[in-house]
Amino acid sequence: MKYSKATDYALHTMLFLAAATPLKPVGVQQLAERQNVSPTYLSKILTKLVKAGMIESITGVRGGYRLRRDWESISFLDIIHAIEGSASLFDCSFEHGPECLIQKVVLSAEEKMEEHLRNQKMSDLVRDMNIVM
Amino acid sequence: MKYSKATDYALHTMLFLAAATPLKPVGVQQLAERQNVSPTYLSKILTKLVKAGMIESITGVRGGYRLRRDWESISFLDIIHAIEGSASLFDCSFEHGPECLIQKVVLSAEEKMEEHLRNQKMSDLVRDMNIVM
DNA sequence: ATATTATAGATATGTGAAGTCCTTGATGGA
DNA sequence: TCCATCAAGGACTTCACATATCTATAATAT
Repeated sequence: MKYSKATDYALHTMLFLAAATPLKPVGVQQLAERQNVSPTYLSKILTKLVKAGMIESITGVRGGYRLRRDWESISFLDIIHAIEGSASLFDCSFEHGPECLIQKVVLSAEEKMEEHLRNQKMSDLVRDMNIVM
Repeated sequence: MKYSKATDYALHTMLFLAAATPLKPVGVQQLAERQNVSPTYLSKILTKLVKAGMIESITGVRGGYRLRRDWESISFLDIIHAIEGSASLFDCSFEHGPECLIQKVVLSAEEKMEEHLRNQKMSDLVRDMNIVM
């Protein structure tokens, strides 16, 4: 079980945008070079963040991606859910009574993880940052 | 990101063995039928639990699988690690300084989840159980 | 107008999960 | 001693999904 590379790219891009440029849009070309990934692919990933309302895209010359005004409240969990989806990480496939004890345990463990990811905002990280990305 | 079905099968099998039969070995045929999975496939999964030292297998007539003596200390995390491996669920693929802040956040979130899974023993569940598996 | 830039559809390619089949080897009972 | 029963394990198939790439389209600043 692993988080996808797409999530990795999304998190790093968000952190870069937050740290470097709250103002001007940054082209996908530049973002992709930094992370050694193809621009087209990164673009598909960032489009998900656009649709989730975290960043906005500006088409045309001098365009690119930019954080939205309310970016300071964006958490790790928000970004991860935008890329990976929000399905829980365990589904009991066995048919027994109304509830599965195993499922309950695993889901409550997952909730602990999500709580931590929900409390960590991108903006917290920018504050501590000396090494960029 | 999801836990595999194999993990689901392993957890349910362990719970069943713990609840039903601390004594006599149970054949994979019977275990597989309960979970609606092929015996050969389940066998491969259970072999991992054998190698991890959680259960033992008895070959030959009247054989099967049985919990080991110290089964009461086995946690959810033990079982999950035996099946999924122990690799962390996030690897930063970007080359920057000595440590990645994003990685640190995700790994500490993972640690919260693992802590919960480590504290939950199979034997705790058996105690609360009225619906079997 | 033109160069630049994001969006989106179609299309590989690779990897791992999930499952099957068959052979080997161990063991209790007749 | 032989046989029926059982787990172990290697080889293989199938399928879904992640990870891309390529191309066409649409928007926009200069």
